[in-house]
Amino acid sequence: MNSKKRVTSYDVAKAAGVSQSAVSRVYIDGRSVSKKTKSKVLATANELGYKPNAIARMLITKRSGMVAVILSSRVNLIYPEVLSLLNKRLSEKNERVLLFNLDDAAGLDDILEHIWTFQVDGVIAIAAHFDNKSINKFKEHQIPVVLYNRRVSGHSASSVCCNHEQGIYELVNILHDYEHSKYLVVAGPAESDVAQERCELAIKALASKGNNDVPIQYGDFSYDSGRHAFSQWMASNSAPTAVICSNDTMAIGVIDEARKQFGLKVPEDLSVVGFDGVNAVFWHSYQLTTIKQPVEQMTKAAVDILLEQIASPENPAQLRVWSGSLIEGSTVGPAKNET
Amino acid sequence: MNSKKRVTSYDVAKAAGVSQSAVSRVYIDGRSVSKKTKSKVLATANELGYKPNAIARMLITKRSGMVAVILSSRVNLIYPEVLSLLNKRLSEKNERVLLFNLDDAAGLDDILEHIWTFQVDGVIAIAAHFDNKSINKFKEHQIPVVLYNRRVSGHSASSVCCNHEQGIYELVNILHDYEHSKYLVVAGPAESDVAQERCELAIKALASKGNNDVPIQYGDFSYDSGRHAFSQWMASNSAPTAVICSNDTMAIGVIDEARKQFGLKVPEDLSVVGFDGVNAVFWHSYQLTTIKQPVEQMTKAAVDILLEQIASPENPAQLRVWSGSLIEGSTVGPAKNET
DNA sequence: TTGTATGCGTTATCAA
DNA sequence: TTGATAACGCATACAA
Repeated sequence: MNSKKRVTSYDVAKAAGVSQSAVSRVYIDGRSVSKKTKSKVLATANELGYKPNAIARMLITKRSGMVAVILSSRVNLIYPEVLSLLNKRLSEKNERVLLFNLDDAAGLDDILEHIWTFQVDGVIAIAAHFDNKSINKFKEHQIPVVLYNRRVSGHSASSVCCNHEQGIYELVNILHDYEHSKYLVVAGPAESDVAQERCELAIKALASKGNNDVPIQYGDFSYDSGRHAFSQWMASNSAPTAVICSNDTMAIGVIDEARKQFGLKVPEDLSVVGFDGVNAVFWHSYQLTTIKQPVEQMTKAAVDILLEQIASPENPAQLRVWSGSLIEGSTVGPAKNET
Repeated sequence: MNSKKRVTSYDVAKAAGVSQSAVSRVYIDGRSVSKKTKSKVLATANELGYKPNAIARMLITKRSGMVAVILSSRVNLIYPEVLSLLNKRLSEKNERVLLFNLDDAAGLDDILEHIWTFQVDGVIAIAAHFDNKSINKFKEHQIPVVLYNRRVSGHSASSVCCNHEQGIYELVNILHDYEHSKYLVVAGPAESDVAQERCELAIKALASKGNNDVPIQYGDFSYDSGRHAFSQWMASNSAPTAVICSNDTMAIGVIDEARKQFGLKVPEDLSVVGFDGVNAVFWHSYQLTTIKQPVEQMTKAAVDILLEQIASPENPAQLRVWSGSLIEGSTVGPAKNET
C-alpha cells in the first residue's frame, strides 16, 4: 500500500504536457486558456484526482475563503438558528464558516489575535460585546466586520440589528392598553449587552407610561432562571400583573412557575411577554406573545454587507435595522386589578 | 494613513538583528533557542505586532489546525448543543471548527471534495449518512474521521454513538409493564439514518413483546410534524394508548395535539415517550419521559478519538457506545384498556 | 494563448 | 545554538 502523495498542479501539468501555470489558469475564471488545453487539463486532473490546494491559494491571493463567526457562549436559543442560516448563506457565496467561541475563559482580544492569523476574509460577531478599541483593530488589520444585534458608537462598524426599542415599546403599549400597572421585568445576564439593552428599554418604555420604579429580577436567559426569577420575586412580594422578559425562554419559565407554584392563570391572572420569537413560543402550552426577530432578513443582510465590504473595503460602514414583528400569542390580557 | 503591510518573520528578524529562522524557532516548542535571543525576538515581535501566519504554516506543516464539522441540516434540536460542545472542546485542544452544511442541495461527495482542499486535520460528521465508499475516500486522503451517532458496517471508521437499542428497549419495557397494547410510532424523516434506526428498533422492541403490525406515522423531527402525525392517525383510526416518538420535539407536538384537539390527558389517556433529552423535556408543561443522550461524554470522546487518530493515523478505528439515561418524566402511565 | 520565473510566509534540513 | 537555503503548492507578471 503505497501512501499516496498529494496530487499537485505540477503533476497534472506533466501528465497533460502543459506548463504548471496553464493548469493554474484553468481553475481561475476569466484567464485566457484555449478550449483545447482546458479540456485536456481538466481530463487529466480528473483522472489523477487533482483539486487545487486551498491553503496554497490562500497564501498567495490573501483571501482565505473563510469567514470567522464569533459566537458568544451566552446561550440564547435563537443563536443556533442564526448560525445555521449564516452558514448556509455563506456557503452559497462560497465562503466557509470558521467558528470562534467567545466564552469567559478567552477574552475577545485573544480571539481576535487568533483570527488575524487565519487571514479570514471577514468576521461576523453574533451578539458579542465590542467597543471602539476592538473595532479599530479590525481597521488596522483591514478585515471587514459585521456585528449582529450589536452596534458600536459612532457608526464605526457595520451592524445588522433588530430594533429592540420598537419591539419592546410595542409590547409595553399592549400591556398598558390593558391597564396593567404592577410590572416585573425579568432581565438577562448582566454581561450580555443585548440583555442590558432590552432591560433598559423596558424600564424606559414603562416609565414613559408613568410606571416608575419597576422591579427587576435577573436571570441568565435560561428556562430555569426564568422560573427562579419569578419565585424569587414572589418570595417577598405580591404578584405583579404583567411580566416583561428579556427573552422567550425565560418567559416560558415564568409562565410555568406562575402556573405550577402559584396557581396563577395566564393571561387571566398574569400577563407575560418575551422576545425573540423562537420556535417554542408557538407551542400550544405557551403561545407566548412576543416579538420575532427577522432572522432570515438579518442573516441575509449580514452576509451581503460583509461580502460587499470584502469586495470594496473603502465602502463606509452600514447600519441596517429591522423592526421585529409582533407575535400575538395568548399570554396577554386585561390587568386584574384588586378592588 | 499608510496602509500597513503585514508584519512577517523577516521584519522581526531584521529589527531584532537575528535570522528569520531564529524567529521561526521561537514560536515552536522544543526548538533550540537561547533564552537571550528568545526574549529579544519576543520583545521586538510584540513591538511590531507580529503573529506567525497560520496559512503559511499550514502549507509547510500540512496541518491546518482546523477540523471540519459536517452538520446535517435535518434540524434535530439536540445538534446545536452538540456543535457548541464540540467547538468548545476542540478550541481547548487548539483546533478550529470549519463548518460544512450537508443539505439536500450539495451532496456528500461535493462536500468531501471541498473538505480535502482545506487540508483539515480531521473530520467529525454529525448524524450524517456515510457508506463505506465515502469512508474509503477518507482513507485515500489519509484524513481521520469520527462519526457522531452513525456507524458504518465493518468498523472501518471510528464512531461515537448513543445506544439507541438499549434506550428504546428501556422505554418499550416501561410501556409494556404498564400493559399497553395499542401503540403508535411517530418516526423521523426517511432520509435520516438516525430516524430510521430508531423507528426500526421501536418496531423490533414492540414485536419482542408480542406487539406486531404497529402503525407508523412519519414526521420530520419538528414540533408541527409531531402534531400532524398524530392528527393524521386520529383522522381514520381510534386512539392509541401509547405513542413512541423518534425525538423529543415531535413527542411534545404529539402531547399538545392530543390535549388540544382530542381532549386526551397525558398520561391518563395517552402515554408518550421521546428520545434525546433536550432541554424542553424538563419544562413543566411536558415533563416528557425520554432517553437522554450523554452529549458531554460523547462530544468529549469524539474529540479525543479524533486527536488520537491525527497523532497516530495507523491506530485502528474505534467504536464507543454509551447507554442513554432514562429521564422519568410524567408522560407515561398505565394503559387505559377499554372494557 | 502559452511558458518561465518569481513570490507568498512559513517550517525543515543541513552545515557551520 | 545559529544562519543559509530549500521546500510547501499555488498565482501572477512578463516575455515569447
